Amino acid sequence: MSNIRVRFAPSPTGALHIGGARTALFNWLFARQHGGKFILRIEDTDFRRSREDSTRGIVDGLSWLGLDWDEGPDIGGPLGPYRQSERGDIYSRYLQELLDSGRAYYCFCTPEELQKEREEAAQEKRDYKYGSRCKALGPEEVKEMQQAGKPAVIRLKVPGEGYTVVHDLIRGDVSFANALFDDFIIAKSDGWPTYNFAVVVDDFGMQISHVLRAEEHLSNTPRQLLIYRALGFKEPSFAHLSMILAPDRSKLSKRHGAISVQEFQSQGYLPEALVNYLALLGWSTGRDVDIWSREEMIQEFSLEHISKSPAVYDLEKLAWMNGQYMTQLDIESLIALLEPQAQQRGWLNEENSVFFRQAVELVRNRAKTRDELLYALGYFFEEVEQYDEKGVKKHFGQHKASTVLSEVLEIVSSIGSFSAAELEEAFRKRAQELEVKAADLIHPTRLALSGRTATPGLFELMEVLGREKCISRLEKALEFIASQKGQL
RNA sequence: GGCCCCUUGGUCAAGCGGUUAAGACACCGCCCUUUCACGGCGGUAACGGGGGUUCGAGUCCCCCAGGGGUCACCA
Repeated sequence: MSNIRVRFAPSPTGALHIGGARTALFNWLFARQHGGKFILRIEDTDFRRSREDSTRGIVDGLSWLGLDWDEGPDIGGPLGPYRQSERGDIYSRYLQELLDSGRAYYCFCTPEELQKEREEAAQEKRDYKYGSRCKALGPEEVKEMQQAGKPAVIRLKVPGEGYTVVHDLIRGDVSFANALFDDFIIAKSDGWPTYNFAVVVDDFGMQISHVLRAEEHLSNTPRQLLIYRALGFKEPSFAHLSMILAPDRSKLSKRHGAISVQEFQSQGYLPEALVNYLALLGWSTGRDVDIWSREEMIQEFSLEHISKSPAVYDLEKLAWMNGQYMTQLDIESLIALLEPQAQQRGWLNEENSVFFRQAVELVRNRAKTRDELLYALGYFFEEVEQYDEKGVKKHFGQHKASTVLSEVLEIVSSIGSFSAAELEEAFRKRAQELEVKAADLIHPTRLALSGRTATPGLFELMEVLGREKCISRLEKALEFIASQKGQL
């Protein structure tokens, strides 16, 4: 295929959510695979709801995901402007053309009148269709009403019979009876076009070859096709992607928790992981692979392998995937990922970067997300304020606990080299002398040093923590046990 | 409600007339191990229902059911 041009055309009325992100991703993959252009267009003709910070959020989100565009509002391009609010003249021209050729007409019916008709129809359980009353208005009448300052919308004349069929690349031919449509509005009374009209004019004007968008637009497509034909525009190819659903199978919304790209970003997910996960939501090759590099995705992307059924997203799998990417990360990048929070918590400063790094190395492979990693790092930087409840019962509860910890304290204070290997040797030797298992020393010590029952290998942990912290924490644990006497 | 789309394990999904119906996440065992992870091995679990077509149907057709989308001077 040549001259592939695709677009992502969000309306800036909210954050970039994962459904939109996936649509953008598929468009991007398609463009990159074919050496085509990926265009960003902002559909901001709803002036009441459009917000500038939403545009910024979307742009930032796409950038963070690494989905770069070739033409767009920020970088321009040969077929701009790329913001609908700046394309008023273009729409007006085509609107006028339709009016002149008699394919569209002014309608002076008020929203209130129409609303009333709709309600009546609903009462009588009839389907409502606009009755085309204003189609019969002669030029004189139109002029009169306009001069009287009556607001008007513009409607397209829709053929009452026949079918409009959408040739969808994913779903095949989908046909709609024209009788279903009324003469729908293509320009609002403020002069701005409605979505369906603006999209057609823009997709044509920007020479879009393939419209890849969410399934919710499928039922809009025949209306758009009608506009293409009225305007004599060449039609692009269409492909409608199935929706991403929340775990309860309903449409994604805020109540489902994290659904915006920004939220994933602020929770410390890796963009590569999100992209990989999103790519596999609705697309798959027959290949038995879950981790895909961008290059591989671009290479193998194919519309034929896009699934028709909606996909329920699964945070667990995203987390797993994030873990896969986190393990692959080099230590510098990992530290960079942690840095903002770590500094904010006072865990990382100019003096302790070596210590910080050692701690990260130690815990890194037991966390799937940044937040888990932060949690795993806690006791390296914060004093132990409380001990895991179950751990206390199990390891501090036994009557030997204080004896054991005293023994450990003795080792820790007297050992020559404070290294993992030496510590382990000393522990095992002492265990043997005491005729207990090494584990009987290890578990209480772990709890004393970290407050937790799950940590990296104890001896490595001790080495990184250092003698001083080990001693003070052991002493603190001994005090704790003493204070709990009788209750344990 | 009308119209449109969809329907393989809990989730993502392979399958495109003949398979013991892949694989991944999750879950459950076992191994490794000082704990937790990682890793390794194994396991539980699916073709929505009913009719056809065919020697043979998850795969093709029809009906039903369920889910989703859409019916604005929103996009």
